[in-house]
Amino acid sequence: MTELKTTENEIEMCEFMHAHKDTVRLAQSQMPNDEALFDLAELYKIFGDSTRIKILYILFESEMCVCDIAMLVGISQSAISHQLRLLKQANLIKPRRDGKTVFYSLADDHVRTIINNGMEHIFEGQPANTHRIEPTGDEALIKHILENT
Amino acid sequence: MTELKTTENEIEMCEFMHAHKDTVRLAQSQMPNDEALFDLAELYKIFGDSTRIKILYILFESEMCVCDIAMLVGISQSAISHQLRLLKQANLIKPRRDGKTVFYSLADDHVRTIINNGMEHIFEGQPANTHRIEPTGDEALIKHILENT
DNA sequence: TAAACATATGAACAGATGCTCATATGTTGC
DNA sequence: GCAACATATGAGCATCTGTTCATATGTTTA
Repeated sequence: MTELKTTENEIEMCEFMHAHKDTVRLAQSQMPNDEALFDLAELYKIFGDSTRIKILYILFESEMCVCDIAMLVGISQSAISHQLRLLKQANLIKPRRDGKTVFYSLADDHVRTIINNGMEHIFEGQPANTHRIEPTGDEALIKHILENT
Repeated sequence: MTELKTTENEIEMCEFMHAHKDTVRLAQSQMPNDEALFDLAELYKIFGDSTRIKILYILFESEMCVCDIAMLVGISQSAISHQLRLLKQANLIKPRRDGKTVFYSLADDHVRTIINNGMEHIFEGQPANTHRIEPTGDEALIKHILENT
């Protein structure tokens, strides 16, 4: 930061402010406090992993038990359980125990809203539903699963 | 994953499916393809850092040059520049050069929508605007900045 | 062209993250 | 109680991430 000058108050800054005073003041006044900013980042960290995104998409349709989620996502029960814990801690999903089985479901509709907004950004300008799967090798897996249920 | 049985097809699964066939089929049919899921996770990774969240909030109000953003966020010009690159690559912000200075602004309104939805989730059930800053030590910094502009 | 300023970028490093493996906890039925 | 099943959790490890530092690139003005 050698280009910035240090004042007697140890505050580094540009040679001159490029923005207008009012803009800086406005930007500051509209800025949430640090705790809110931190919490928001923590929330989005949860969405920033494709395993967790898959889990949430699975729960879009219905509640589902841990074992079935693990199978649908295609990773180990342990890994899914770790991820479910993070999702639960973030208040994105909630558990319901029925005997030995624990069913997870979405905690509220914000999850849907948040994910749908993200998809809109990604598919901006493209025709709708481009992101749905076409028949792939997975179909065979699902067929197998259903036939062995 | 010792509790799961391996079939002749090497597909591991629960002893029995807990969900109904139709539910599994529906969950699968509504699942976006892997590329879309990956891209969505990548998008949210960008929002999953408080430095980048701060940058985006600053740009909510107006375009701003790199140097001013660095000052407002309170970290080095180099760190901000690295982060701006990530935000630009994710199509969340766009640059405009004016002489030596580069001004960044939000690329589209999805950024606002996405961040606002996240905040709603965090402040769910709480009175609105709880997340705005109250007067703090930062005020002195801003005052200093404005007086030296 | 040289000097000064504004921004960008590569290397390096500490800390965070997501998986696996082993094992613990909780529940049911015998 | 005990065996079997379903889920949760702690440790360990490889990989990823965000920052700093040094330096490169781009632009303006003398």
